[in-house]
Amino acid sequence: MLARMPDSEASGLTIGQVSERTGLSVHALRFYEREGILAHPVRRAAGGRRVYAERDVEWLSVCVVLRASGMPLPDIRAYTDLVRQGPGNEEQRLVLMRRHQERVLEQMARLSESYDLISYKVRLYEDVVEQAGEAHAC
Amino acid sequence: MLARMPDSEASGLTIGQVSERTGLSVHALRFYEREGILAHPVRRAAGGRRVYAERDVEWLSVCVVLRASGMPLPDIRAYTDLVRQGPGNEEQRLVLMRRHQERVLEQMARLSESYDLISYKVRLYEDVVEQAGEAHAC
DNA sequence: CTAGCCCCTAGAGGCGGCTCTAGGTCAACC
DNA sequence: GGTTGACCTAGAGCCGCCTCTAGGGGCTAG
Repeated sequence: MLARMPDSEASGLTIGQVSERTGLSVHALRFYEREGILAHPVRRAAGGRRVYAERDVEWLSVCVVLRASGMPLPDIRAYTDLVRQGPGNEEQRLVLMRRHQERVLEQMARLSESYDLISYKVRLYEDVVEQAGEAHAC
Repeated sequence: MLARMPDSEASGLTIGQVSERTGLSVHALRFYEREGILAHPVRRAAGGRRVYAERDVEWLSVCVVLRASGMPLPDIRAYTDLVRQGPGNEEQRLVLMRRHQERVLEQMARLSESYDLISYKVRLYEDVVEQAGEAHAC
C-alpha cells in the first residue's frame, strides 16, 4: 500500500519519490538519464527498476536550478560529464559556470529593463481606469 | 541600388528596414503578422509588398520587450487585439499587464536564487583552481 | 485471482517559436 | 535582356525540452 521500497533500504528511492522531491516528472527523469544528466549510473532493482540514492536527488536539484536559470541541456550534460570524471578538471567546470553566471546576469538585466516598461504600462492603465471610474461616478 | 522606398514616402518602411530596427527577422515579422500581432493592418505597395509605418515599429518594439520577458505569443496577441479595438478596454489590458508583471517578478526572484547557487559554485571552483595553482608552484 | 498501482523500454508526438524552402514577382542597374 | 536583390505566399521543417503511448512486468491488498 505504501510505495514499495527496494528491500526497505533507507536511501533507496524509487523514481516516483525522486520525482516528488525534485519536481521533475517521472518522464523527465528517465529522459535526463538517457541524456547523460546523472553524475553516477543509477542502480537497478529487480525488474529493472531504478534505485536512486540521496546524492542523485541532490545532483538533480542542482540541475533543476541550472535549468530554471536557462542553462541548456547540452551544457548541463557537459558539466555532468566533468563532475563524473572526478576531481582535476575544476578549471573547465569554472569556465562553464562563469559563462552561465554571465548569461544569468544578462537575463536579469534584460528582465529588469522589461519590467520598467511593463510597470510603466501598468501605471498608465491604472490611471486611465481610475479616471474612467470617476467619470462614471459623476 | 538603394533600398527601394515605396514612392519615397518618408514614413513608408520596407520589411527589411523594420527588421533592422526591431531586431526581428524578416521571417519573424511575417510570422507575427499572420499571428495577428500588429495593432493595425499593414498597407501594401505594388506587388503586394508590405509598407510599415513608424507606429508599427514602435508597436513591434513593445512586443519585442514583452517577448524578451517571456510573455507567450497568445498573450501578446490578446493584448494586441485589445489595443486594436481602441480605447475602452483598459481594464482588460491592465489585467494582462499585471499578470505579466507578476510573472516577471517571479522570474527575477527565481533567477536571483539561481544566481546565488551559481556564484557559490564559481567561488568554490575558483578556490580549488587557485590552490591547485599554488601546489604546482611548489 | 484479479484489480490497482508503480514501474519498465522504445519510440512517437506535441508545443512554442520561429526559420527555411520552393517557386515566383518586380524594379533597377549593366 | 540578363543578373541582382529585396520582396511575396504557402507550407514544411527545426530546435529545445519534454510528454505521452503502446505494450508489458510484477508486487500487494482485498
